[in-house]
Amino acid sequence: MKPRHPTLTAECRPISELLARIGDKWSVLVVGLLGDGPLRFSALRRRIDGISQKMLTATLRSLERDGFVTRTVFPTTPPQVEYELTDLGRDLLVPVGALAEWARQNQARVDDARRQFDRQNGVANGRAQASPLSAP
Amino acid sequence: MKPRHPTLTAECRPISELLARIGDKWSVLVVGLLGDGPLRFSALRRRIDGISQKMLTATLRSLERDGFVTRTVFPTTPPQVEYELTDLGRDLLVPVGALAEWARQNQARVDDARRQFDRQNGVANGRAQASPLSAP
DNA sequence: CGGGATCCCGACGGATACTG
DNA sequence: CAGTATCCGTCGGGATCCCG
Repeated sequence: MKPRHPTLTAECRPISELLARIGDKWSVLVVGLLGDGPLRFSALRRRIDGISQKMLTATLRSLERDGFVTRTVFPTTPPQVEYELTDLGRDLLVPVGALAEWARQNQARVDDARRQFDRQNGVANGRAQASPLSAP
Repeated sequence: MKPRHPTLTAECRPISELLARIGDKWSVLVVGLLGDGPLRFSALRRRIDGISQKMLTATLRSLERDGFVTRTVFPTTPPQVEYELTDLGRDLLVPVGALAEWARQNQARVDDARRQFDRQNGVANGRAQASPLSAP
């Protein structure tokens, strides 16, 4: 079994690191929203239903740290803070958008496979029994 | 359960669900390795440095459940189990490969941005201070 | 050899409450 | 408005033992 693509393992480490950065619960959502243009903190908060202000802050800090987002403070009263994608962030949006498109077009296939798997094994819930993986 | 509102989610929810499935620590690595051809359990274990047998099992179960991987048992002694990508899995490899390629070409830009951010703020570690996000 | 069962810990992430 | 600080539950995931 010789790898026909010798660079595959070399390709997988960067992707793992990238997933460690933006593979969390909210980063991609935020980047996707900012893809339409700059938004203020509350605007993001309102658009992302279910996110806590703590996680939104942390997510934005992380994205800013990795150079995907800029943070601009307007010293008005009350203060305004605007977040905007950098060039790097907009670049990232391309492959992420492709993945999103794939997900949109193939989610039915994945769901079908999952239902079939769950039917063949006696699973009460929608979750693999002895598996700590996968999300609801 | 989390009540999702249809605000933004039309475009971004599929990608979030996909990330919830393959965005974990090992799934993409396994899929990437299987892209070269079927592999046995121990072969995967040996190739993925640092993975525990529990997580490899769980990852493979999850991938099998979602229809990305097939599991074939050969009733030999000792038993052999081979894992192979399905058509869906190979399809997934395309956008994931694109993302991996992006990560490979842009990791320097991300690292530079991160170092600059950490220098501007007084950060002792390589980690954002008040942020629970980002990886070691 | 492949993988199930358990124990355990630290990180992720939600819910307030407080500040400038 | 835009955070920061604190408490706390959940769960990903590593280590270990055991079984067909």
